Amino acid sequence: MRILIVDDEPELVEHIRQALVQQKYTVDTAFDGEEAMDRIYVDPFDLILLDIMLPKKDGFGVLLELRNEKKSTPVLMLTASGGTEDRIKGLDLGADDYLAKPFSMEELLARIRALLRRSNALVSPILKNATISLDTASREVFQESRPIELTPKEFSILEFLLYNTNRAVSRYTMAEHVWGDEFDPMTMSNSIDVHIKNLRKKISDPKGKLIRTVRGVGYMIKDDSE
Amino acid sequence: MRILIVDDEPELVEHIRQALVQQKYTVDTAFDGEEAMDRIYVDPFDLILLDIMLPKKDGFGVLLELRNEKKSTPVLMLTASGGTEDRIKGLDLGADDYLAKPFSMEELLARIRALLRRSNALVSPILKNATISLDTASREVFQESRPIELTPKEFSILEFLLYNTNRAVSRYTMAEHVWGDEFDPMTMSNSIDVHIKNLRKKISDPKGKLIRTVRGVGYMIKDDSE
DNA sequence: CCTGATCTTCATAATTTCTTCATAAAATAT
DNA sequence: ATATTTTATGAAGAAATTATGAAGATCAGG
Repeated sequence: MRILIVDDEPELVEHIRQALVQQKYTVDTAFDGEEAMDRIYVDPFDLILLDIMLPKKDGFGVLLELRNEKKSTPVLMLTASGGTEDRIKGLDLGADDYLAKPFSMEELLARIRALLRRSNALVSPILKNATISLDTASREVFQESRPIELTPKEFSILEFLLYNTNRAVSRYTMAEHVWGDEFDPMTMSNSIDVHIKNLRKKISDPKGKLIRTVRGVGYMIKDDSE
Repeated sequence: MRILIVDDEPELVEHIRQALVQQKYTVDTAFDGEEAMDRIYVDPFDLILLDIMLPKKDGFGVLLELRNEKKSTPVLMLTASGGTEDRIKGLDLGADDYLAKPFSMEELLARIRALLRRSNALVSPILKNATISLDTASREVFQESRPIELTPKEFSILEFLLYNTNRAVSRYTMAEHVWGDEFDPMTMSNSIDVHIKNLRKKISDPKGKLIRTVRGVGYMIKDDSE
């Protein structure tokens, strides 16, 4: 799950980022409205935290442009307290929820969960396949009753593949969602392939029956394992 | 949407029933494992809420029998809190998610929505012809339900031809779309023809009835296979 | 600042796919 | 009918893609 934080207060941003990273979200940040739009055009996000008062282009402007582009990414607006008008204006422009500063991190996390749930994101923590079940909440993976120990990257990759069951997922898309920010299509060598190799080893899938190779594209997990 | 609640606590069942009915789901109930199985054999459900501890036959038993019957109805297990083992056992037996008691109705509804959404398997564009269907998401091709293994180029060519059903497609146009960048009209020899030949072989189309040759132009797939 | 775990890079192997080319077959024109 | 053009085909070498082991880099926790 990839979240974009748009706010011009570095401390707050850092604070939020830490909390989100701890929850295993992939986090990107932007300090002003223009930077935010740049980000949004380039990368796919599952949720956007948007401050109203921003340099260059304010939150309303961002929201307006976003919705004009027909992007339906859920947006949670952050604003200085008071301002009922701001709130209404934001919701009118297509924000999905509103949170007044200062807010507790717990409150923020709850809202985020709610929004992600409401959108087509994962609600239910269990992703399954014939032989594997993956609990996104506890970050546990089981294969026929045996717990499988995965590293963070391996887990995220498996999660993404399971989430996209029956769809061939390109390495590029995978990287975007798993690596987020620090993913540079040019720089990255065959790291994904190596993780896939290690995953296959851990779940004893030597011939790639579970995690299939889709030549010319990437990888895929199918509903039926054979 | 028809949901079966299997639980032996009348109050809880009633509580859930009301919430579900309010959401416009059709609800049936069963108080023990045997009654549950009777119900399942007779009627089709879209989802089953299954308590683990039940009279006569427990939730695991129901689950086991259900899956042995090859029924893939999504099952949301309800468990007494704690019990990691129960949880794992349930998931192994084919439950799709679990929820520990006590739970909030909101949480339950969210999980139900998620499971129903997931079971309705996201539809992706499928290109079809009388005998061939091509799934662009999984990049699979079937001919009368037989899977056909295609290489990337073959897949792209077939995809393009199907996409342009009833139109004759020139080799040049095909090349532009399938090869994209690295397409150089000068350099390329009869590579396309060779791929077509191989395609015809794989889909057993020796006389080019499916993939027709349009002399002087290129190739074409027609709606009707005759 | 170490230490162990994790991640990335790199070189090379294994595999699959693509293109080329020579020739045959078929369709069309003369 | 024969020549000419276009398409079909088999096979082989070239090219591209993926798999893998191991070494080095990076990160997190003590």
